[in-house]
Amino acid sequence: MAITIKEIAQKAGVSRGTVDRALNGRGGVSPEVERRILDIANLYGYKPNKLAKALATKANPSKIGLISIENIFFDQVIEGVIRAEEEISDFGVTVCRRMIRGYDAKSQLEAINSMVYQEKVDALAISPVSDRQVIARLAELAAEGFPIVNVNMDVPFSKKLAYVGCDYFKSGRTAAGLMGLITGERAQVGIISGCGNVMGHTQRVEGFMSVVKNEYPDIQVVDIADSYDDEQRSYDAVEAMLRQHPQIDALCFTTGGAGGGLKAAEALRGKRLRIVAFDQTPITERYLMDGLIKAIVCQQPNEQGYQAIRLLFEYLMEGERPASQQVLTELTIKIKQSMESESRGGAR
Amino acid sequence: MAITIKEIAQKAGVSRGTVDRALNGRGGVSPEVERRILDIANLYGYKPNKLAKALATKANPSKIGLISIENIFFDQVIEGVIRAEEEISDFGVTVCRRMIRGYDAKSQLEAINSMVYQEKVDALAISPVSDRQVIARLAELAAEGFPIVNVNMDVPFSKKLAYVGCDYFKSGRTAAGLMGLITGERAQVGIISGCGNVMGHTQRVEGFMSVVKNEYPDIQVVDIADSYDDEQRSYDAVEAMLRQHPQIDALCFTTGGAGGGLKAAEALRGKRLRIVAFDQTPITERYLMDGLIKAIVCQQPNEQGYQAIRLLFEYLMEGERPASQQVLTELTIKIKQSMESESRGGAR
DNA sequence: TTGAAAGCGCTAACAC
DNA sequence: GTGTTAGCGCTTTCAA
Repeated sequence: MAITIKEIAQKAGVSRGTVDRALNGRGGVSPEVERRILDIANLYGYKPNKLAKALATKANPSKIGLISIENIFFDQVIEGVIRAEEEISDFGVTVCRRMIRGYDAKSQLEAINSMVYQEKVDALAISPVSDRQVIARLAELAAEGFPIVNVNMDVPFSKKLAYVGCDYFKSGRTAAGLMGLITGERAQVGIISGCGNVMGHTQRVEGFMSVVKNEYPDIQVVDIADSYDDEQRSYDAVEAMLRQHPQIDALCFTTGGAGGGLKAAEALRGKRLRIVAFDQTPITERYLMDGLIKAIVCQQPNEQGYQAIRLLFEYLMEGERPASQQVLTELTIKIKQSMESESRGGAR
Repeated sequence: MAITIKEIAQKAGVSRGTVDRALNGRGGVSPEVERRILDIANLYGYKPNKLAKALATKANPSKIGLISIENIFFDQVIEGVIRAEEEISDFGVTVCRRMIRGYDAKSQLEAINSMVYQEKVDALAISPVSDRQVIARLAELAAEGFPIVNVNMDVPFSKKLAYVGCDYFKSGRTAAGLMGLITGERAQVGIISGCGNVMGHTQRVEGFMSVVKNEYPDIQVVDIADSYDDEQRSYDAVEAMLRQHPQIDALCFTTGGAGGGLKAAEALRGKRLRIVAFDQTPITERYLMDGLIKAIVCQQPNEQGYQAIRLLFEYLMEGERPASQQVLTELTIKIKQSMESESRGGAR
């Protein structure tokens, strides 16, 4: 059993109230006494009891804000957030969610301010776009000590609590590795990229190229097109690419939202193309089961949402910053058979 | 805010103690008063506060027993167990762990009894071998209402709380799917199976065969050998197999512990063989990075350990049985690039 | 600057 | 049968 405030108070020869003040930096404790208390707490590895704390602070419970993007991929992030919500609701901590349509900086700025000033949240989880003003605002808040976690999308500012998401560069490398495996390391590849102002998509392409360049002399990346995460534009991009480069026999889609592009690929070439894609969405899932896509490199959006909220919760409850500012979720690869849902059952 | 015991007591004109007795069916309450209390509780939708409950019962805390196998794979299960332990320690619940060398029924029986009678645990998580006596003992305990969760390995008895582990049949199917992808659906395959009395390994082989049979007319499974999860025997098995069937150009190892077999494969044929294996262990990891193994089908041992303990914890705290008796962890595929640890970093 | 004490919601031991 | 009371570990208010 861990040491309690009461025990520390005894050992230090002071009252519980004083220990509480010292431990939580509420001020009003003489430096000398504070030192003594902190030393004892440290020595015995004091960890506050979350339960007791939650019970005691039930009067003014904490609130976490979440600002995310409105689309099928982020729905999975939200699922994880909700899972975390259920776990922490017992502690009186609530989550206020806000979904934003598209990757719009203005709306994000508005949402941030609304969260802070209207909803008066105590912490923020956000999937920020790479926008100068958004970054500046987040940096400012973080500098004031406001806890912020970036989920799934990352932007640079030093005082953030953490980034929870995947390693996009590595996911690009993984896609290239898969491409090597399924093509016998010989292919003419076309890449269909996602949205320009989403940093992750760019990094995926870079990761992909790094492997092709260094490890697969017989794989050429013939063309790279941008789909702008739009149905029609991705259809057109793929159609144009395949017409212009008839030698292309493999495709890599760096975004899970390019249903149009996949449709074009199927229409023009059918299953002769070897296709690798990213992210499990209803679209990629369908084409994987269908056999058009051979493999998908997935992040774990559900886990990301869950971890982001948990991290903020731990911070609010115990004041503990995560061990690393980069909390990377594992990459997982899916193929048809690993996606199938039916089980033959095991022991009863 | 939900209604509390105190408030119910006021409304019913009785003491908190009486309400507690009535609500928890501890007896010693007159039927008439009990009715009144229950009605009020119902009317106002009383829900007990978990935190307060846990705090109050901290005096006689619960204890969960864990019986697992002593090897590198199960170390990962233990990691997850420890993660869960940390989370539930606030609730005063502890975990008593016991690792057993090998798949020995006798030792498992002893451990079970020791846990129940000496350690007096309130619940048990176990990775049971497929042994008649072990199953009988577990079934007996479960029938008495003792909560039992099977972790990673499953055996049949009806009253278990749950099995937490992967779908072995499906993992076999996934390995076959991978084999199809990396061989262009044309190969002569040898299978090196694991331990006979581990049900999962058998199911993996069956899953593998089911895909080959139905989907890959040009893949033949030439031979199946047993490695008994032993270094030397697996070396010998592979050596014999490759000598006897020179046409074999692909291998599937259904166990992550067969380092000897992999060594033999490398010695005799080098990287010309296309190899698929199961489970991330230091051995499979090394050979994957090395290029001998092309892909690994992983379960999530860490998650399995975590979930098993969480499930028992929830049951002990709230009396809630899991929604399904089969809690299946997702399969993940690893290739060289997705295993690499270095990141090029993203936003700071 | 420090201490004392009253709760948060629940359980359990003991008294009536 | 039922009421009373003392905690569980922490926060917070009010005195000193």
